[in-house]
Parts: sequence; structure tokens; C-alpha cells
Amino acid sequence: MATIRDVAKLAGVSVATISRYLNKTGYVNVDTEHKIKKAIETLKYEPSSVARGLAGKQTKTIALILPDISNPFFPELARAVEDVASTYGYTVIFGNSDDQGVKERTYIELLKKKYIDGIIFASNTLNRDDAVQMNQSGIPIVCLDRGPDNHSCSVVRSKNREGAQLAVQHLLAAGCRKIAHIYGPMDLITAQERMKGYEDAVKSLPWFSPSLMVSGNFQINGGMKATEQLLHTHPDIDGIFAGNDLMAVGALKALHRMQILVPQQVKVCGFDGIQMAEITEPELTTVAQPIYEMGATVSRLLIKKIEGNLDTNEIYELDVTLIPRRSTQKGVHL
Amino acid sequence: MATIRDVAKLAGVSVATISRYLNKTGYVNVDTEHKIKKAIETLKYEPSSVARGLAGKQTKTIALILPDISNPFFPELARAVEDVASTYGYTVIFGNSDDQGVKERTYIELLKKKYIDGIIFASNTLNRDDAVQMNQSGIPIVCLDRGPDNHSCSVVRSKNREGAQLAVQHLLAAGCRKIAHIYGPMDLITAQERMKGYEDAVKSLPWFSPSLMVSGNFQINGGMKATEQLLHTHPDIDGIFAGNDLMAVGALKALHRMQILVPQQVKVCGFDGIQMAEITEPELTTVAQPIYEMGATVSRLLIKKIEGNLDTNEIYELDVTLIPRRSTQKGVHL
DNA sequence: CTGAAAGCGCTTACAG
DNA sequence: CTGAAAGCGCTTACAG
Repeated sequence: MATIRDVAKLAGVSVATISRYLNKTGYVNVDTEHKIKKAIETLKYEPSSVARGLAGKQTKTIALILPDISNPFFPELARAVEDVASTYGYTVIFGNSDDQGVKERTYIELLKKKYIDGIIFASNTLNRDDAVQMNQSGIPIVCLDRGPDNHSCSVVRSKNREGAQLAVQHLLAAGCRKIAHIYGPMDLITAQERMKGYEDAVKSLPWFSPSLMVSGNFQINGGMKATEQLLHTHPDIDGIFAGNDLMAVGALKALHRMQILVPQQVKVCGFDGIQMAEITEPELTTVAQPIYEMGATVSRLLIKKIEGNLDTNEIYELDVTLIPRRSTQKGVHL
Repeated sequence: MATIRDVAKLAGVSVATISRYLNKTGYVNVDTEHKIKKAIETLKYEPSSVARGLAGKQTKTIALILPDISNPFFPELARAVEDVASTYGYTVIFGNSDDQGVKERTYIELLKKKYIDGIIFASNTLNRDDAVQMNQSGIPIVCLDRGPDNHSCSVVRSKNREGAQLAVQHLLAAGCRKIAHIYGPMDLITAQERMKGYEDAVKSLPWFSPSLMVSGNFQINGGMKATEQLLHTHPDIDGIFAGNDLMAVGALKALHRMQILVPQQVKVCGFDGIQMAEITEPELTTVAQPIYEMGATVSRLLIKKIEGNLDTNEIYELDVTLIPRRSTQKGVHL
């Protein structure tokens, strides 16, 4: 591989000039510019990103730390992040944290040593101290769903609470008269907000009882268990709003096994809008988050921060959309 | 951030000694070792990976280029790659190629500039020239499913042809007497092999006709279209072997819309073993590839190559497993 | 067992 | 508009 020195020699100028030309910093005479261009071409010169990283500051690399890429919510997000990153000339390192603070912190250390330009956290265990430390070390971060606190970084999320309200209203409009809620892990703000939205919509209704809310784990099996439990204590429920699609899929499975018909006897609505919701039988009504857009937004924000075009930390709440499908269809009789 | 120089000063030794201690290359006196340890601790010294990358050769970074992380097959693979990479102290950059040669080549250029240690290609457009070029530039690569040619890199794949045979035999054993095949894009070797396996198993059977093989695109919609077409030309088929799970899901959907019962009237078997296959109704029988294991194997291979513990290029064929589920259940009557 | 020195390939003030 | 030189933070022969 040719180096900047080779190019300088061939073009008959100094390396400083080559560098200026490359980075478009400072003026370069048109003539010498031509010579440089030519030299670069004939030598097939490619500047070393590593040397640049050492000498300058930027490595043109960002990191995406998420809980688990195997979780169906994240691939699309990751895709969006990579798409916009590569558009802006950035490369993305990805890591799974399994929502464990240790793994997150280990990654942070590693990434610092690599002079990473910035980090996107889609993982929720980052605490205030970590964030403060990040800020001190000058490496920008942006979070998904929840930030370490309200000020240390920008946050992108969707309207979880409103979305949950939408879901319940939709179930009511579809004729449900007793709607249960399966909520996710309470240490996740998304799960909390969705539960609040459910409560907002049902707390004043005559049939409401706190026992209509049961916990799940945001996974299929959690949705199944919760549904079994629910139908045991409340055999008369005719609607289930699950805190995410995975649990809704579990609900569908459990109901199917209990030979309870969806949507005839019980209607089911999920949250997230993952692809899986389209292939269940019946297809699953869901409150779709703009997953791709969230990923695109979060990475655009990060890049802006990195390039110094953004110094305030803000919260971006994106709109959700209710997608009605067969699992909540009205007026389907036995 | 403290540098190696600071540590050297505090410990009262030269930077060379610090470096030796850090890399465990060459002997270091026990006493000075203690001093160094202490100095590192008090300064909270963390060696810069970037400087290491420039001075030495390794960046401890590998890349994973896949067609599209949104495709349900890849997240689990990516997870495996990241798991073993991080175990060995490597970090992984990921990129989507959309199976476009241009994007792949752009990434290769980028990665070279970053002194990446090695690349895993799960993308299939890499040609012989690229591979040769990679070999020349000394950057190890390992491929999934298919290599550029038979010698320029190691390849990890699963037994596609055998798996397809398994699928057909299973359908036959379940009572099918006319089995169709929906095949994937013929430029993908996996699709070719699975088709061959199907042919192996059926070509000598009296009912076989080439028109029982129709093309799909490895996506849900392709599976749907192919199924409609198939039942139009062959209303009497009672089994479908789809080249992958996504198309099998499409087949299930199409059959459901045509009000054809699965498994009573038509039995369906997929290939891959993605999570989605467990949530369809009926659940989908499939030939499961050891996806996680494939990812783990491919990254272990790459790391071995990087660290010089492997210089031959071999092909690793992993076993597949038929997972019988309801979509091919025998003896279910109308 | 340890140090001085060159080098990895750039960028960035500082002069001119 | 351009060059000489220092510096980014390490590693690696080469001496000793």
C-alpha cells in the first residue's frame, strides 16, 4: 500500500499539502491539485484510517450496543443505523449487552480504546455515572427508549403511552368489554409507559380491576403463561393487550391451545410492529413503532453530535400507528 | 488518558519494557513487573488500540458482511459471530451488502483502510478476483455457504442437499404422494443444492414431473405466489417442500387463503429453522440449520486464520436436523 | 532482563 | 499557497 509520503514524492510536494488536499482544509493551487490527483491515481493511494485516527481525532466509526440482535425488534433497527451511518461515511461496530451492565461497561472501555466517535445505546442498563463519564471523556452518546437521566444524552423513542391508549381504544371499539394487559419487565421504561397507557384508558371503566394486569417477560413464553393465568382468573375477558408483539404471539398460541377462538372469543393486540405479527394466524393487530425511522433518527442525531452540529440533548418522540388486522376484527361470529 | 509514556515514567522504566509487559513478549523482572502493575493501576492506563493498530499490525477487529440483517436468518448468525469474537477479544463491524457486488467491494476498500484483521462474508457476490485480491493484501476471509472459488478461502455451510432429501423423505413417510418444490434464487448455491436434494429424492418416483418445481425468491411473498401457481397447475399435490422457511410461511399463508387445510390436505416443510417457523399455525416442520453453530464456527475459523493457526482452506459442512411439527403431521383427518 | 531509537502513516500548528 | 517538524501512542528490532 502506498503511503502519503509516496504520493508526496511522486507529486513533488510535501505531505502536508497532500493532507490538505485530502481533507479539503486550506487552499491548494489548481496545478498542484492536478499533480496530486494524478499521483494518487497512479499509486492507487488509500489513506490509512488508523493513522488518521491516531493523528487526528476521528475514526469514522460508531458503535451500536443493543440487548440482543436475535430479538426480532433489533435487526431492522440495526439495518437503519448501518444504512445512515454508511451514507455519512461511518462504519458501525455492534455489540450485544444482554441488558447486563457489566457487558455494557466492558464495551464502553473497549470502544474508548478504539477512539470510537460515538455510541448508540439501545440497551437500558446504562446509569448516570456511566453517562457522566462518557460526557467527560468527550464521546457522544445517544440512547434509544431511555437515557441515563434527562440531560446527559439525547433520547429517541416512540409514543408508548399514547400507543397503548390507541390499542385499548381499538379493542373497545372492536367490541371488547373486558380487556386484560400483559406487561413487560418493569425495569424497562417502555413496559412502564405502555402499562400507564393501558391504565389511562381503562381505569375509569366499570369492569376494571388491577388483577387484569399480569406480568410477562417480553418473550413468547411469557405471553403464553400470562394468558393461561389470565384466563384462569378471568374466564370472561374478551380482549388482551400485550405489551409487545412477542408476548401477543404467545397469547395467540396459548389461546389456540385452549381452543379459544381469536378474534371471535378473545381479541388480541400487540405492540411493536415486527414482521412476525404478519405471519400469525390470525394475523396480529399491533401498534407499530417506526422501527426503521427510529434507527435512522438515532444515528443521524449521533452523527450530528459527533460533527459538532448539535450540542443540546433532546428527547425525540416518534409517532406510532395502529395496524388493524384479523386478531381484533369486529363482528366475526362463532 | 494516560499514555504508555506516563506509565513508564511513573514506574521508572522505559516504554519498551511497558510494552513487553503488556504484550507478554519477552521477559520482565518480577520487581519491575510489580512497579509497572502499580503504575498502570494508579494511572488507570488503557493502551490505545488505534496506536497499537498503527504500530503493530492487529486491530483486533473483524467484519461481518451479510446481505441483510433484517432477514430472519442472520440475526442469530450475527449473534454467534459477536459472541465468539468478543470472547477472543475481537470487535465486530457489520455491514449489509444487499447481495450487491458494489456494496461489498466498497466495504472491502473501507475495511482495508481500517486495517481490519479479517472478514466474514455471508454474502454471495464475492468473485474470484476479489478473493485473490484479498489474499494478496493478506487479509484473511472466511465465507458462509459459498466461497469465491474452491481454494481462496474456507467455507462453512450446512448439508443442504442431504437436508432437502431428508425433507422429502419425511413428507413421503407422512403419506404424501405428490410433492412439489419451491426453489430459491438459482444464483444462490444453497437454493441449488436444496433443489438437487429434492430431485435426488423424487426423480425416480412415478408421479414426478419437472413442473412440480417452481421458483420463489426466498421471501414470504414468493412462497405465496409459487404456491398459488402450483395449486393451479397441480391441484392434486399433497406436499410442498419449500427451499426456505420464509417461503414455507408464504405457502402456509396461501394455502390458508385458498382454504386448503394443512396438514390434512397439503403438508408443508421448510428449511432453515428460523424462529418464525415455531409461531405459524400450524407450526412449521423444517430442516433446521445449526445457525448459531455456523456463526460460531465461521468466526472461530477466521480468528484461527488471523492468528496464524490455520493456513489451509477447507470446507466445513455442518449437519442439519429435521424438526417435525404439525404442518406435516401424519394421519390427521378432515 | 532492559533501554534508546526508529518507525507505523497520518494531522496540525507554525513559518514563510 | 506550501514546507519542515513535531506529535498522535504504540511496537519492534538492535544493543547491551
